This record gives sequence, structure tokens and C-alpha cells, in this order.
Amino acid sequence: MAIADKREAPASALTFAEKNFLPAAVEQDLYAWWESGGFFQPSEEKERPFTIILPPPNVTGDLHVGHGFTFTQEDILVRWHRMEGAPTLFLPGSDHAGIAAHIVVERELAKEGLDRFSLGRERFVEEMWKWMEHYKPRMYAQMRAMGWSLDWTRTAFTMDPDKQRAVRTHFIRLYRGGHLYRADRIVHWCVTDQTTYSDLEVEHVERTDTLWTVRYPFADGSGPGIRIATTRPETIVADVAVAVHPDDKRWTALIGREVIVPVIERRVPIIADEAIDPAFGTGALKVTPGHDATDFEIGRRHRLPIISVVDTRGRMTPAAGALAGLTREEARADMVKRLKRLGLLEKEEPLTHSVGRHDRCSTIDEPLVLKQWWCSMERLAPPAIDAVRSGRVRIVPERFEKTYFQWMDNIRDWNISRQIWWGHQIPAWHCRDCSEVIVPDEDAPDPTRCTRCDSTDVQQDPDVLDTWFSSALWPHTTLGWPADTADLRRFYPTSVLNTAYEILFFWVARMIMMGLQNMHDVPFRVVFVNGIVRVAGGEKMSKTKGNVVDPMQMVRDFGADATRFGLITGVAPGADSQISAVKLEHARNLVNKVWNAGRFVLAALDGTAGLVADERPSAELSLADRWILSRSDAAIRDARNHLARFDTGEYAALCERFFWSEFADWYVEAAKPQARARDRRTLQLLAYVLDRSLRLLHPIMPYVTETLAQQLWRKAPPSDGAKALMLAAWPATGTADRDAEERFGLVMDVVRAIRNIRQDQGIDPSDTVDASVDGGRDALESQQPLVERLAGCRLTFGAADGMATVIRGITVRVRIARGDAAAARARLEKELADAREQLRRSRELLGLESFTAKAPPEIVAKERARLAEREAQVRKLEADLRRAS
RNA sequence: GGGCGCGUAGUUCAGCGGUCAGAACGCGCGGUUCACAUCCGCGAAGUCGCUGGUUCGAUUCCAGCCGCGCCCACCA
Repeated sequence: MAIADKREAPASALTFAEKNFLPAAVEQDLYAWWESGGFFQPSEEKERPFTIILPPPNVTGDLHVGHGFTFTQEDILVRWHRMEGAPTLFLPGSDHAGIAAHIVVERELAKEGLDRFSLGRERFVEEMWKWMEHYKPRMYAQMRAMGWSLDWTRTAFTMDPDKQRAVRTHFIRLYRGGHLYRADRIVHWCVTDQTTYSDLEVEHVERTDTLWTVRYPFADGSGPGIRIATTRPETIVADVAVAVHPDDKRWTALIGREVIVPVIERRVPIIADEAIDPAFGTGALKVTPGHDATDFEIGRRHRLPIISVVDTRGRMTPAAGALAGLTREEARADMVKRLKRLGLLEKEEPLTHSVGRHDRCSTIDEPLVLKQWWCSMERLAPPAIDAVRSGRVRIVPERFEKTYFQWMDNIRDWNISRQIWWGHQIPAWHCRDCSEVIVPDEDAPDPTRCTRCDSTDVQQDPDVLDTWFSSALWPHTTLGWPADTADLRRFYPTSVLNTAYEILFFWVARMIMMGLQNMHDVPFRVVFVNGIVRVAGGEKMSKTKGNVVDPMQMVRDFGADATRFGLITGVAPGADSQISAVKLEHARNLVNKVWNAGRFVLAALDGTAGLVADERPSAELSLADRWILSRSDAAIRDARNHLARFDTGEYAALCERFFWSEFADWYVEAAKPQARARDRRTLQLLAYVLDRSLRLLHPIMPYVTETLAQQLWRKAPPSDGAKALMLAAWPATGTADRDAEERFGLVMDVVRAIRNIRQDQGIDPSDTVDASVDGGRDALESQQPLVERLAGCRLTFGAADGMATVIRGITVRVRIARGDAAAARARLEKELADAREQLRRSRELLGLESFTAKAPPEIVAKERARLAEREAQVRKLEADLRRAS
């Protein structure tokens, strides 16, 4: 096959994707230099730095494509700011991931028939560290492969010794400041993972259960009693009241009376509470403060006792009376049986409702009352709300501010204890003799005796902190807090925090609270919120669905540059996106185009001397030269605007449009003869435009641009002696050359017009045709050879025969071999009809007094000019048509 | 129950108070000369979800409706 032969040809057929890792040598050099501390120059000290702390990925496995998207976006911003001259810090790290990693490792152990309890805490934590030490370097290697320009001298991990000290300090200060407390509250408990979790980690799922209607007889034996509805009859034995809505007329007379809880035979009152929905079930609710969050609140309001009948393993406690010792499921069945026997079960119907479960596990939430450490939001939240309201933290896109406020305004205290073993163990000790809680002073060693009773039988709290407790400190602990370091003074507050909207609450809000608390300043000036990367078709990726795309596989298949481009292109800020092979193929084609166009220029430059890559020629410019200079200026200017607005998607699209459709398709084609003739001015211009194109594209495709720049600069060294494109200056721009854009635009239109007619008429592409232009001679005459070459024609000026089309008031004709007069006329007639229609619209619009009087004058003037153009176009076409017939 | 977003070409998405609404992919037609078949050229293709309102002018702003998705909430 012809194509296969082509592919096997030497060098020229090699694609950049295949060679993607050739420039690794270059990149390697850069990293080596970087790691030696060469990144920050003393002269940069005065500049305001641009800082992004990488959102630390969980060390639960490999990087996923969401990281690929977010971190690439960040890298684009970092590389751009670096080129703009700001000292940049892009700080890498990773997160120990508490429960998420815990579960992953427990699953691994389960494969070997082990569990954490048989292993014991110490050995389990060793296993966790083994996992971390295996996956952390893997993830870091993946980050390097993606070309993220991270500062590896400052790599941070949430369980580093100094981070552990920072967390301890933070905990102690919050405790001393009265923000932390221990309390028995109803919490979410997972009987599988044997830990509590916070409200935020609850995921609601629809499920169909049975709703049982049960009658509770009155204590005084009068009447039938009151009917309640429940999905959890096993918790009836923990009931302490029956509640109705105070305005529900059906029950008002009953409020204050007592009923007998079935089976356990407990006398409980009927109370009134606003929380009851009269429309649900029977309108009466059994109140079980020990096993339901709503009931817990009702219980608090009415000072009801709390009875716990389910334990942490999901078994019934002795308090459950007859049900004691059974599992939850057994107890439920048993209870239903007993109620039936007692004749108290009135109804049994299916009910679809939503139940909570931990977002990492499929086991349904078991609400239990347990003693936990809580972080009060009372004094921490208001300053964090104010920081966003006042604009000290800006959220982009703005609409996410609403989401933030909605959550922050209704925030509840945060359960920070977890009963797992992996994480920051709570720095509090309990006295076994007097139950005193001992929190040591900041720099004090671990306590060994009780501060109240002097007992030596003290033990550290076995629980660990919620993983977000340490993540919340990330922007300052990575820079050295609580020590007062140079980094902290220099880089805090950071510039941008970029992350998916999913963790706005988990992480972003908490970082703002804790940053303000510890640093008395916001942790970042801008929160740039990302959407989610989905698979083609719009489905969310998940391990359970098995549709997870591995970014490293993408790198292997398409190259890192194409992967970066493919992830970024076509994505509006804050919007979800889809990644697909088709998108990546297109990105690879673009990278390939850059590589090939670059190689063409480099080859043309062979044997030259004295060229300067970043020197802008200004004398003896051809029209095409002036045009590409103006277009490249526009591209660079627009790119800057897009990037300043965090619109990396538009930036990517612009890079493609400029490089492919303008530089490669038109300028390089236009410049070929002069390049071959080794015209020095043209070569300098090619070098210059390539140089600035590479700078423009560098933030999104660092490998190919860096490689080409290194080669370009060997032939045409930049005047500023830039060592690497990564550190070279973002190009400056001149003013737009309107005249060149206008005139070269005409050349392009004429070429397209001729190509168009040729194609229409089925003229052999290798034939040279006779073409003519009638009008625009001044503008076009000097470009005659260019038009002839690009359109494959001999060009004359003035009236002639042939198939005609009119563009910008100029008639373009192509002589056709067998004079098909009818076809030529038909074409003109169609164009004339279109032109007349447009003219009619223009006249109509300008005929409206409401328009001319009320529209802004510049719009009216523009429309007048358009009208004149259209009149000319119609006249021209009419004349051409007369000629043709 | 509250909040947010989306609905534009076959597909994925841009865009915008003022030409004839754009791109890419796909599709159709045609091309093997020295950067590139991972390429080049040309073309077809859209009631901008529906209905009102504001406006000289609405795909764009506002309201309602229809459809889809997401987040929050104490649906027993």
C-alpha cells in the first residue's frame, strides 16, 4: 500500500508522537538545572511571584485524567506567567488520602485473606507506608511525563514529618482557641469500614424499602392508640417519644398523652415538633434519637433520653431487650414478626426513598450517637464568607460564588475524628483514671501523666483526623508554616487555586477558613473552578464502570503535547468536558503540523549565519511578511487576553487557528520560493515568526516547542541569550497592520475564488488555467506571482472571458475549456440574487427611521458603508451578467 | 423543598445586542512534486428547545414553559 510505503520512509515520515521522548534529553537538562536551585534568580526577588500549589492528588493509585486536565491547565498558566517574567512557583505534592487510601489497602489485604484488625495498627500503618512509597514516585514520574513544570525541590506530602508537626500545632491552637470540642452527637457510621464520616462525605442514593405502619396503644388503655410509619422497625425498641406537627388538627388533642412502645413496653409521650411532615405516612413520627439524625435534633429540643440499640458492628445491644444480640437484619425481621403477633402491624408497603452512604463504600449509613471531636464553624466560617464577599478571594466563573455562599451560610460543625489508623493521629491524650482530656502545649513532648490526677495511665486518642483537616492547611504548610520561612513570606497568599467544583466544599472552603485562621490572610487570590472530564458520550468516569481513561496511555498513544492539547481544547471555563480518541488524534495532528512546519523552517535555515531569532525585520517587507507579522501580533495579544481570563480553551483554539490556518497554510506556502532562493530577509522572517509561534504555543505544548526552539536557536540565536524556551520572554506585539491584513485578505480571497471555480468545473489540479481579475489592480498587481502559484493559474488584469465570480467588488474569472456559457451565467445569476437580497436588507434597515435615529452612530455609519459596498457589488454583477450573455 | 447549569450543523462544542451564526470531527467531491496522506484543496449541512416580553434590532438580555444534568436539604 502506498501509505504504508510512505510511512516506512526515513526521517520525514517519523511523527512527533513517535519522537515525543527524544527531547527528553533537553527536558532532563532543564530539570537537572532546576533541581540544582537555578530556578530563582536573585534579580527576581522584587517581582511579585505567580504561585500555584498543585492540588495534591490522592496516593490511591495512578494519576487519572481529571488530574491531567487540571494540572495541564495550571501548567499553562504557570508557563505563561514565567514567560511574562514573573518568578513562578508550581509546587508539587500528594495527599495521604485517609479513608480513600485506607480502603484501597484494606482491599489489597483482603485478597491475601488479611484484615487490618488481625494485622494490628502498627503493621497496618507499615503497609500503608509501603503503598505510599510505591505509588508516590510513580505519580511523580507521571507528572514529569506530562510536562508539568513543577518545582521538585519543594515536593510535599501530607504525612511528611514537618506536615505532621504542622497539623499538631494547628490542632493545638484550634483547641486552645476554643474551636474544637468533644461531644456525643449523632454521626454517620460505616459498619464495614468501622469509622465515622462527615456530612459532606454522605452520598444519597435512591432505594426501595418497606414502609411499615405500626400502632402504638395509649398508655391508659383508652382508644386504639396512634399509628406511625417506619422503615426501620428494629429501632422501635429505642423510641422515646411519638411526635406530630403542632398544627396538625388530627392530633392536637393527643399531644401530651402517653403511648406504649410495642415489644419493649415503654411509656413515651406524644410531643409536637415543627420538623414533622403531616403529609408523610400517618403524620406521626416515632422519635429515635439514638438512630436518626432528625430524631436526634427533636430529642435535643425536647430533652429526651438517647437509647442506643445498635452497636458499631451492626448488632443489637442489650438495651434492645428481646432483640439483643441479633444483627440489624435479623432484628428487623424478628420485630415485624412480633408486631404481627401483637396485632399492631397495620400496613406494609414499598417506599422509594433516599438513603445515605459513605461515598467510598456501598454500605448504608448507620446513624449512631458517638463521642467525636468536632470543629466548630461558628467563628471560622464568617471571615471565610467575608473573604469571598469582599473580593479578596475571587471565584471564577463567578456563578460558583453562589454555591459557596449557599453552603457556607448553612454550614454545620465538622466531625473531624475518624476511627481508621492511617492519618494524623489526634494529638490529645486521655487519662484512664480520671477521664481528663490532655492536649499538650505547642512545643511540648507527648504527655506521660495526667494534668489533673497525675496518673501515668494516659493514652493517646486512637482516632485520626479527617484527611481534609490536613489538606485545609496545604497552602501554608507546604511553604513552611508554622515556621516563619522565606517561602511563606514570599509566596503566601498564592495566586490561583484551580480545582474541580466537586471539592469546593471539601477543600476550598476549608482552606480559606484555616488560611485566615493561621495566616490572617487568604490562601489564594483566585479560585478557578474546573468542570469534570467525562468520557465520550458524557458519562462520568468511575472505576466501578471501568471506563476510566489512563492519561499515561494517552501519552503513550499520542504524546504528552497532544494529550495536553486534547484535554484543554474546546473546554469553556467551569464547564464539563469530554475526552475522546478523536479529539486526541486531532491534537496529535496539530502537534505533528507544528513539528513539520518547524522542520521546514529549520531546513530552510541550513547554512545561514547571522540570523537572530527574536529580531523583527522591518525593512523591505513583502505583503505576506507584513500580514503574518500583524496576524502573529494579534494571536499573541489575544492569547494573553484569554489566559488572563483563565480561558485556556480559547487560548488552545487560537494557537491552532494561528499556527495551522495562517502561518503554515498561507505564510509558509507564500514564502517558499524566496526561502528556496535563500532570500535572507525571508529567512529572517521565517525564523522570527517561528520563534514567536513557538513562544506562543509553548505553554500548551512544551516538548515540541522546546525541541524546535533549541534547534532554531542553534541556527539563529536569540538576542537575549535565552537558554530555554521555557524561560524565554513572552513575545512583545506591535500595532495591527490593517492595510496588510486588508490587502493580503484580498489575495487570499482571489486565490480561493479561482480554486473554487477550478474545483466546480472539474479542472485537473495539475493544469494551469487562465484567470483574470477585473478591478483591484493596484492592490493585486504586485502579488501576481503569488496568486499564480497558489491558485495554479496565469493571471491577467482587466476584462476577459470565462466563469466569473465577484468578491469585494472585483470580478474574478477563470477561462473554461469548453465554453459553458449557461453554467457561467447561472453562477452569476445566483450571486446576483444573493447580492440583491443583501442590498434589499441594507436598504430596508437604513430606511427605518427608528434605526437611523436610535442606533449608535457608528453602527449606522457601518451599515451605510455596507450599503455602498453592496450597491457596488450588485452593479458589478449586473455588468458581468450583461457581458456574459 | 431550595439552588445551579445546559439545550446552537450528523457529533463534540465555541460564540454573540447589530454583516449572510462559527470551529473541529464526520460526510461528499477532487488531489501522490522536494515540511506534513498524522497532509492539501473545494463543497453540502443549522426554525440557535418553545412561547411571550424588553429593544430601532434578540440566537444573545428578561419571564414563563418543555427536555436533560448536577449540587444542597432532617422524604420517617
